[in-house]
Amino acid sequence: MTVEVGLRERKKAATRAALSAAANRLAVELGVEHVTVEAIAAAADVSPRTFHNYFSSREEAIVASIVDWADRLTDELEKRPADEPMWDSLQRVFLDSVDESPDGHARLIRQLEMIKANPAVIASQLSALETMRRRFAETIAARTGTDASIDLYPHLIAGAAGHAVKTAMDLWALGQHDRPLRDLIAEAFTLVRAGLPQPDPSRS
Amino acid sequence: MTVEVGLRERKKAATRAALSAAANRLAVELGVEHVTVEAIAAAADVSPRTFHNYFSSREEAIVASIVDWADRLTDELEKRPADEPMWDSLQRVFLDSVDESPDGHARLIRQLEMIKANPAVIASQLSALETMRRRFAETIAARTGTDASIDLYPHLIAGAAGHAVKTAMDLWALGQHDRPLRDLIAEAFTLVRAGLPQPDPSRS
DNA sequence: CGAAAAGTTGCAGAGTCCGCAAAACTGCTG
DNA sequence: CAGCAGTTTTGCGGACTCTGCAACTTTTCG
Repeated sequence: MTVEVGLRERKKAATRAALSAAANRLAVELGVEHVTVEAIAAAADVSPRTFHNYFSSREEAIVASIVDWADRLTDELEKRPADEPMWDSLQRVFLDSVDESPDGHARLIRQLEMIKANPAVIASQLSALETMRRRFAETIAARTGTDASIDLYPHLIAGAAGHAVKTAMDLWALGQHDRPLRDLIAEAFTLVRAGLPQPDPSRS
Repeated sequence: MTVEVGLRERKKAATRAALSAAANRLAVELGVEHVTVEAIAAAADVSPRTFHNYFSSREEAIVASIVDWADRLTDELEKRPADEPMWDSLQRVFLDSVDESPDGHARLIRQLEMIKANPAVIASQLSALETMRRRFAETIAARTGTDASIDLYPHLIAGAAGHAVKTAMDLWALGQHDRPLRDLIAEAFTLVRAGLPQPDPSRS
C-alpha cells in the first residue's frame, strides 16, 4: 500500500498538501477567524468546491499537518526492533521527532499558539491526536500480543505516551521554563512510567 | 460562588438545561445529522437565536451533559480528604460517578454510540474532556503543592486518570466484554498506577 | 414605581458544507 | 494515436450555521 505512484495519485497528494499547507500558513499569518475556505482554495489554486473534496472542514485542513506527523510516527514505531520494551520504543520515536533547531522551535510555538487561540481548532487537534492514538494502539497491540478490541493495555500506553508529549509541549510553549523541550518530554515519560507517584511536598 | 439564586439565574440555568437536554435527546433519537438548531430551539421553547446565546455550536449543546458531569466530578474531587493519596481520590471519584443501574447502562451506551457516529461530536466530546482535564489539574495542583503552569505532574495524572476512564468506557461499550464497567475502570487504574508494564505474553 | 441591567428575539449577511451533473483529465488498450 | 473508462475538478443551488445589531421584554433594585 501507498506505493502507487501514478501521476494521478501524485497529483492528489500534491493538491492535498498544497491545501493543508496554505490553510496552515494562512491561519498562522492572519489568525484562524480571518481565513476563509475561498482564500485557502485560491492559495492552492483550486476551486472552493475542490477544497471540500479533500477536507470536510476548514479546521481539518489547518491541522492536517498533525495527521501527517502522526503517520510518520506510526511508521517509525513499526520500524523499531520487536524486542525493544514498548516504553523505550515510544520514547525514542517521540523524542526523535522533535525538531530541535531554533527555527523548528519558533515554528512549533507559532503553531501551538495559533491552535490554542481557537476552540474549533483545538477540537480538531484533539481529534487528530485521537486518531493517532488509535493507530498507535493498533501497532502496539500487534507487537505486544494484545488485542486492541479487548485489552486496555495498548490504548492506555498509547494515550499515556501521547498525552505526556502533548503536556510537555503545552507547558514548554507557555514559556515559563528555560529547559529544553526534549528534557521536558523525557521527564514526562519518566513520571508516567513510574506510575505518577505523589510528588514530594518538600521539593522546591 | 454559584450561590446566586435569583429568578434570573434560575431561568438561565433552566433554559440551558432544556436546550442541552433537547439537543442530546434529539441527537440520540434521530441521529446527529438530522438535528437542526431550529428543532432544538423549538423543543426547548426558545428562538433559534437564543440557542446561540447559550452554545456556540450544535455539537457543544449535544455534549453539554459531559461538561455538567465534569463539574460535579470536580466538586467531588475537591471534597475528598486532603491527605488521601491522589490516585485513591481520583479512582474513588470516578468509580462513584458510574451509574450501575441497567437503565443507566443502556443510556450510557446509547450516548457513546451517538457520539462515536459523528466526527464533529467526537471533537466536541474531546474538547469537553480536555476542559475537565484542565480543571482537574488545577484542583490536583492545589492539593499536591504543585503548580499547574510549571509542573508536569498535575496534568499528567489528570490526563492519565481521565483517559483510563474513557478507554474503559469505550472498550466496554464495544460489548466484547461481559465484565462490569466498574471492573474495567478499576483495572485501567491499576495498570496506569503501575506504570503500564509490558504485559506478559504468556497470558491467555 | 421607575430606571438600569440583563435576556430574548428577528433580521440581515457572511460563510460553511454537501449533492448533483457537466466538463476536464489520466491511464489504458486496441 | 484515437478513443474509452474511470477519476477528479468545478459551478451551481440549497440548506444550514453562526454572528452582529437593534428593538423589545423581563428582572432587579433603589
